Amino acid sequence: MSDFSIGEAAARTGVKAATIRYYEQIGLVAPPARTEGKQRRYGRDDLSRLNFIRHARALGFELDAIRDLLALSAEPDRPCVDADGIALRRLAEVDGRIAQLTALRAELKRMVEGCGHGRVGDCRVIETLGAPIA
Amino acid sequence: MSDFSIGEAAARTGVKAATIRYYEQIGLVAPPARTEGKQRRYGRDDLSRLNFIRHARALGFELDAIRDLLALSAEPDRPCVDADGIALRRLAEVDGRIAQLTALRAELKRMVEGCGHGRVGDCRVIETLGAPIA
DNA sequence: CTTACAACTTCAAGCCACTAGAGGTTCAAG
DNA sequence: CTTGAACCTCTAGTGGCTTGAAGTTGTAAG
Repeated sequence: MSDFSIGEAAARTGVKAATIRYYEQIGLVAPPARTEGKQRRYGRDDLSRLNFIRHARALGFELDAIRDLLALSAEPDRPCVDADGIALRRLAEVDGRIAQLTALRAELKRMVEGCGHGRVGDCRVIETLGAPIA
Repeated sequence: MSDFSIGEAAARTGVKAATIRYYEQIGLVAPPARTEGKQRRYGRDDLSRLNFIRHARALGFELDAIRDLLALSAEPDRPCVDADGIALRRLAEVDGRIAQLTALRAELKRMVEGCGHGRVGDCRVIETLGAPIA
């Protein structure tokens, strides 16, 4: 009844085998059952958990935040303020990062467009980098 | 004539003393002159180089790219296609990252807004993360 | 049943770009 | 001359994995 090798688990969740072992090592996922020959065998619940982790990682949550989210998801009757808070903090981070990157983008664009494709001596790219930061 | 301790260099360039030592260790900046007591002393050229590095780091260039840019800036007569190329690649990276973060942001926002602030069992945040990735 | 070989196992080290800390030395002001 | 801030070197730690070595297990074909 649905037990998967680490390779199958990797294929089904998109989390690489080596990464799954790493998650086990740091205690983010529980050690799974083993065969007689000591190979790992995963069940459906393990796959769900890995899928949750992968999804959260894709959204940029740190492993510690994911640990908290997983703990919360195990207590369905608690108010979801905490989960909400974690997500809100992440949203704020993402907003900040986008703003920062947008500013960088503008400066990079100015640099690149100012480049007349001539000699390095006249290059706006090099020149801009050499200038003190505003 | 204008030689600075590592602390002064740090203050004037915005690169921390420990980071300057690290840059020296990995060969990104040359070992500076030393006092009799073996303390580092930096000249104006060293400060320029550090300033260049700091500016480039602020724009998100990797140290290897900065190494290349520094090498290019030392040859003013070469065509600046190479410098241009490095900057263009970085611009493309930034564009990609912004796009990715914008998509993440949308999903995070949907998650957070869908949260009725009730119990974890009904929480959109937890639920969304548990769902398979689209 | 044997063989081949892909997939598994553990453990250690490497990646990036720093940062922090321990324990000792030098510089500059008073 | 004394004080103490700033310097020195060296090692180890950060996050989130990835890679590699060297050995073991699982499984399908013959």
